[in-house]
Amino acid sequence: MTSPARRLRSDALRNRERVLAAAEDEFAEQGIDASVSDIARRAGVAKGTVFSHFATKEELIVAVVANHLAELKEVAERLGKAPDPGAALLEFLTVAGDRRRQRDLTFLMSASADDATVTEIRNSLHADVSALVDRARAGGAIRHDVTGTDVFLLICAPVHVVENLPGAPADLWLRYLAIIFDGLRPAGASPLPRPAPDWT
Amino acid sequence: MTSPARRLRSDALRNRERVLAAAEDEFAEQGIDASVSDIARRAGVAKGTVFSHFATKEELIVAVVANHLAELKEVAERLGKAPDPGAALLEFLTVAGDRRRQRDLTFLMSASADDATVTEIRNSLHADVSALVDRARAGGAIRHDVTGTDVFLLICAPVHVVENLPGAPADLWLRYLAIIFDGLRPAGASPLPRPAPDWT
DNA sequence: CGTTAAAATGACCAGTCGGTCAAGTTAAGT
DNA sequence: ACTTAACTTGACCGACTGGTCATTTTAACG
Repeated sequence: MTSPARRLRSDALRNRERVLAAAEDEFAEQGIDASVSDIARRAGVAKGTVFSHFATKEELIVAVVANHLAELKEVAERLGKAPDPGAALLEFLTVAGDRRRQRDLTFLMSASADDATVTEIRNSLHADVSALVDRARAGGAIRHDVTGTDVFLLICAPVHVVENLPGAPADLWLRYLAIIFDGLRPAGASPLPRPAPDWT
Repeated sequence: MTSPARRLRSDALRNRERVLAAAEDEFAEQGIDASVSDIARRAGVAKGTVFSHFATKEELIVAVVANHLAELKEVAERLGKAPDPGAALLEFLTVAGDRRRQRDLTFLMSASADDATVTEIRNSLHADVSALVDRARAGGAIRHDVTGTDVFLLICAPVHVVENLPGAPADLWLRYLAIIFDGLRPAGASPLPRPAPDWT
């Protein structure tokens, strides 16, 4: 959870976390247009309380996104020490995809893309993912012309593919992760038509 | 363009098409929350005129989406007669991706997913894509365990991947189309963990 | 021309939004 | 128990939304 900047009174701290949790749920269900009033009701507080913790809706979004990215970063760090680098990368993509499936917050990410806090955590996660990719490449698990940035960009793709197919089983996205991961493997790789993008 | 239901007066027909074009641009730029007032201003008409052609905003969205899908269907039909089936499938994905890159209307698709007109055109496009995929599979260009529905779902993935990377060159998405298409090829294919979804 | 039905207009409506703030409530230190 | 600063509350504000409709404009036809 994001750290409250100063020492908070006990009720304030409790409400702050309730609001954050409610916001995460509400944004995931209603999209970026979820209203602050609804978030407040869900958290069991008045609207004014929400604005006393987060000055603007934008600030609330930033806090939710920062939480989300920080959780992913923990996973990436843990897997950086796993024995099989290829399996570690695939597991990271599996965990990240599953989080994304449970709560789609990508629209929040683009909404808060310019925020300094979010940028910092995102860069840090990017570095961890790049480390996973470098190890996997060195281990021969993925093709040599694929970079950490490539994989970072591809994280959400498998879930996105399945997002607008209402009747689908919850884990159908694993099928598309497998297809895309096959595209990352060395076997049968064809030359890529464009160079990998730099990060920042 | 979508056909006007009855015979329209000349100014009405002209304004109808202006509104449709303005709506497509405005939605692509502002997202689904683009206001009808803005669309009207962009089309050079009053707000009431928009609502005289499309009773609700929803109806306007449906018309834009239907246009978009119909254009894609023309491309798929044309490529159904191309000599090299593997190249034809790749070209369809290239054209579809490029359209998607120019105007992102996917959020409109999900907004109008339940509409009968949209459903009909979408099913029809799905059939054409499936035909392309079947020919490509028969020609050995793609793996045997990938279906038309798989490819239909994957259409927007390459562009989506790149969407939140602001500084990127416009055609970077071709890199991810190549990676994903490599995942569709027979060489180095690993077994897929989930069965392909049916298309209701 | 003149006539008329079709179409365009924009002020207007009710509802919702993000955000404010004076007044009331409460946790914490003594 | 008393005090006080921290915190919560919800009525309120201006801006904006999708949608309506009485009025005015205009294309089409004789």
